[in-house]
Formats: sequence, C-alpha cells, structure tokens
Amino acid sequence: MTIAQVSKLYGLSSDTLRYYERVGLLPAVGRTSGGVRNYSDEDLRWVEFIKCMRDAGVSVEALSEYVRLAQQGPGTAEARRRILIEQRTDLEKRMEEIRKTLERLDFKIANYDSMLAAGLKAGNVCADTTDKKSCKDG
Amino acid sequence: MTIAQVSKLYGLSSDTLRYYERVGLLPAVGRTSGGVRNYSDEDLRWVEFIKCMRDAGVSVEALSEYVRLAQQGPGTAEARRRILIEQRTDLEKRMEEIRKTLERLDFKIANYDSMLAAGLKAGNVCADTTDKKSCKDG
DNA sequence: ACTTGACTTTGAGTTAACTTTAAGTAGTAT
DNA sequence: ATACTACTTAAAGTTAACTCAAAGTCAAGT
Repeated sequence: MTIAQVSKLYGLSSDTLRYYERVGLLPAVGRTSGGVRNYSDEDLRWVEFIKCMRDAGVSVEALSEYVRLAQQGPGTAEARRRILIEQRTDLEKRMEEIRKTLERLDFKIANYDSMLAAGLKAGNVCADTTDKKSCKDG
Repeated sequence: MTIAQVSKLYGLSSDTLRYYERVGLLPAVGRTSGGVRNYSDEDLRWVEFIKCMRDAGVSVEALSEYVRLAQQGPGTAEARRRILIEQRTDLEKRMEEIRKTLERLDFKIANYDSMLAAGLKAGNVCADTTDKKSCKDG
C-alpha cells in the first residue's frame, strides 16, 4: 500500500504518516526499489493502533516509547505494560474531567433554555442570570 | 484577592491568569489604586468556570468568544447557548474516543498480563503476541 | 532613605504536534 | 524523449497555549 492509500484509509495526511515514522511512532516502513514507502499489513495494524491512541489524546512521546520497546522484542513486555497502564490512568482522569464539564454544560444550557423561553414568551429581553450574580452552577 | 492567592486557590500560575485576562478568557479584573489586580467574587467565579472548561479541553478561542458575548449583555444569550452546545457536542465526541481507547487498552493490558504470567510460570521469555502477527485487538 | 518582594507590562521564548517548502527522483503516459 | 504526478528528504514554518525575561512600580519593613 502506498502512503496515499494509507492516508485515505485512515484519514491521516501523508505528511503526518511520514512524521509519525520519523519520530518513531511507526516502525520503519518498507520501501520499493525506488525508495517509495510500501505499507505491509503489519504496518497498517500499527497505523490503526496509533491513530486510535492519538485520537484519544495519548501523547506522541508515550507512543513512540512504546513502539521503540515493542521493536526490541519480548523482553520489554513488562515495560510496555507499564506504559499502557500509565496511559489508561491518564485517559481515565481526562474522561472524568470531561464528564464533570459535560454535566456543568448541561446545567448551563438548561439555564439558557429556560431563560430564552421566558424572554420570548414575555416578548422582552431578560436579565443575564447564567454568568453573573445569580449563577448557581459552580 | 491578589493574583497570587487566586493562583494558589485554583492551581493556575499567575502567568496563566494574566494570559487568560489578556486574551479575553477572563473579563478585565479590577485593580487597586496602584494598578495591582484585585479579584472580585465574580472574577473568581469566572476563573473557576474557565478552569473547569480548560481542564476538559475546551479551547481558549471558544471560551474567549463566550466571555466576549457574556460581557455584551443579555442580547447575546442565544449565541452563547450555541457555543455551549457546540462545545458539549465536541466533548461528547472526545469522550467517546477515550471510551473506545480505554476498552482497547484494557484488552491489550489483559493480554500482557496473561502473557507475562505464562512467561514467568514457565521461567522463560515468551513471544510477543500483543503487537505483532497474532494481534487480534484491532 | 533604602531594601525587599510581589506585583506591573511588553515582548520574546517554549513545547507539542503537525504542516509546508524546497529541491530532487521514480515511474507512467504521450 | 519529455512531461506529469506522486513520491522522496531535510529543514523551516505554524498553531495553540502557555511560560519566561526584562525593566519598571508600589507598599511594607528597618
């Protein structure tokens, strides 16, 4: 598979794919006789894995370390496991932040909804209670 | 409240608080006669709100637009509501990405666990099946 | 009066993660 | 053979979100 095909398939730009390879986020991809990248099935599995992790916000640094270890063979399994657990902890933290913020946004949006409904019904402009003095959503 | 106290209270550096104010993420904070920032209760509520949103990953740009509108009074409520809904949608998307990735990490970690357990029991180094050919966690 | 320390502003520097540019090559179509 | 397009590398540029540095001010303590 060429870089353009992989790019299309996974929604990563060719530039990004080359960048990932350069910084060790993907193991070295094979080349044709002319020096053109030719992605193997295993390369594709790596691309898909990396894309999934990056989409969730796992850092390039953590992933390149993981890839580096994976290429050193089975002796590094313990270290790789530690990286994955660290990243899981991190993602769980982030998920909790998002959950809290979603709750808060829902509350604020509900406030706007009733505010706007009241304002429209009365045909006038009501006071802004969502961000000022009477804000109770902290 | 001084900037140092606010900084301590919310875990944001003074530099960050000044930066937030500069880019309009916080409404202009009042000053003492000497020109020193003096945070009011309302300022603190904004700081807390902004910190919550930033911790969840809401962009500085979206937030500064929201703050700009909030300062223009009640006429902008509809526009502000739209921003909040947009951000909620965005956070929900991100949460789903994280959820998927957590699932996958759990699977991979479980693989490492059994792999390492087997390896240790047998007292040898087992093959790496988590990232190579027999990887079934895609 | 003088030092100290926390503040002020403006502007430059940093980091992560790409993204673009420049200059060149390889393979295909006419 | 020549033009075209997609590729190659190395290096510089970009963006978001801070973070730091320089030079100066202000209020409190000695």
